[in-house]
Amino acid sequence: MTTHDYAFNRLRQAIMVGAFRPGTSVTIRGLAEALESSPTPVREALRQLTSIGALQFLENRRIVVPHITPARFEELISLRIALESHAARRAVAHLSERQIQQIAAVDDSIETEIRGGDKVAALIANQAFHRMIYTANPDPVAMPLIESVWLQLGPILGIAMEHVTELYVVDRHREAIEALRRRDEEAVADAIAADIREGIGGFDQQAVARLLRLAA
Amino acid sequence: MTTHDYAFNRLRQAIMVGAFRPGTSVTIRGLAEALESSPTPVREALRQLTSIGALQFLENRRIVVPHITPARFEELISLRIALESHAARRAVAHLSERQIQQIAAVDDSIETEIRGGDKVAALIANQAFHRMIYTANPDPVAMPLIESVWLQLGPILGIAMEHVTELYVVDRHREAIEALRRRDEEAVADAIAADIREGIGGFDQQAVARLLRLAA
DNA sequence: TTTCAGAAAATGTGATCACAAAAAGAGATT
DNA sequence: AATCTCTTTTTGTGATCACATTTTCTGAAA
Repeated sequence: MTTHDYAFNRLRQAIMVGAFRPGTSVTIRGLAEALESSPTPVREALRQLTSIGALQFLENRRIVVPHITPARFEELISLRIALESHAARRAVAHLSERQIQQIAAVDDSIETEIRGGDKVAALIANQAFHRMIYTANPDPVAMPLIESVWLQLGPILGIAMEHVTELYVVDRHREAIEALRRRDEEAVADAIAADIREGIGGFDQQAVARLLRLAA
Repeated sequence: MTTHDYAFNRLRQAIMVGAFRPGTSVTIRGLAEALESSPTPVREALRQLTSIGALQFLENRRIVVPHITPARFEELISLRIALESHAARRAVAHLSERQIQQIAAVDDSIETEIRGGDKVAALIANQAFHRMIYTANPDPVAMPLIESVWLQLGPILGIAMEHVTELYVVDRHREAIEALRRRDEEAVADAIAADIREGIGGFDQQAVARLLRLAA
């Protein structure tokens, strides 16, 4: 693995799980030092991250984690619903019984992580649940786009996690798995849409605005 | 504008209008020479283009324009439909009468370009038509994703254009504009979906397979 | 205390170079 | 003619440096 790949994956993962707050600025040399490398591969990684909306190069050449407004948040959630219900529908026909079994196992692991109280681990497991469904499609062209949206939601997700004391399960995963077993494409799509809407999407504009104020 | 930006935009535009064929390999030094710059900014541009699916870094570190299979083509078209009908629906409420007028003007310019026989210009005008609708949304978070799909379709689009002798209009733009004027979100979404499906999406799998054979 | 000008430091940019890996070519062998 | 091996060339990678811009710091003036 190249230095560039390492830097890209490290940063990407950090942003995805909310380790950076909106508005945070990063420097090439700072990250290069932190990752014990040099500006060249780090700058490439940062440039790639801007391409997928995870970071932003401002006019004055500062590099920042994008700000999120309530309106933008709502756009991102509705985009998640459009993209992921589409990807789920497209994956149904390709899923084997064995794969559905594995997906159910990952769903169980989410509850385990929640009981363990590890928010980041629960989040990663939840993403794995969704990813396993969508990537059953042999041509998962939607997956990179979905991950781009996840990355853009990452920073506010980090803020939300800071202010959640009690973790509890609010998902439609069981419903989705049942629909997968029945090969019911519309039911799968509906379950995924509801899962997103009632999960992080369940934060209404006021709640998001409150979170963003707390972060500022 | 930085050297990197110039390289990125040049390459991006070239791929978007089908100037590169699937499987074409590019070299950093080659492009650096062609663009009269050096490897560093070119490599950054190429890395960004891989992030959005326009290029691919292979295992052996070769950089190529991705191959397209009939199945992948079909996935990309259905993704276009899902993304763009969503974006169009979300834009309707934000469009002013004046903007709709401008969109209609761009639609006229498409026909002008087609009569002039300039395929690339017609293609660019067509993209402008779609872009103007989607970016009416003040938070056009879907637009970068849509352009990513356009980029991935670019290479096969270039092949298709090589084998089209006669240009003719097959679009639902008029229908979409009328629906915009009526503020009918569903009708707009349907018109856009039909426009994509009957346009480039109208190539069936056999036609695509034929095109790809011709390109090989 | 606030404001402003100049100096110093920090930062992004891009060209260059050394290195390693991969590809291409040349020549011998079967 | 085909295959293999060794050499040469090409190519991606990453560290470094010089430069220009931006930001931050410092101190004087209002």
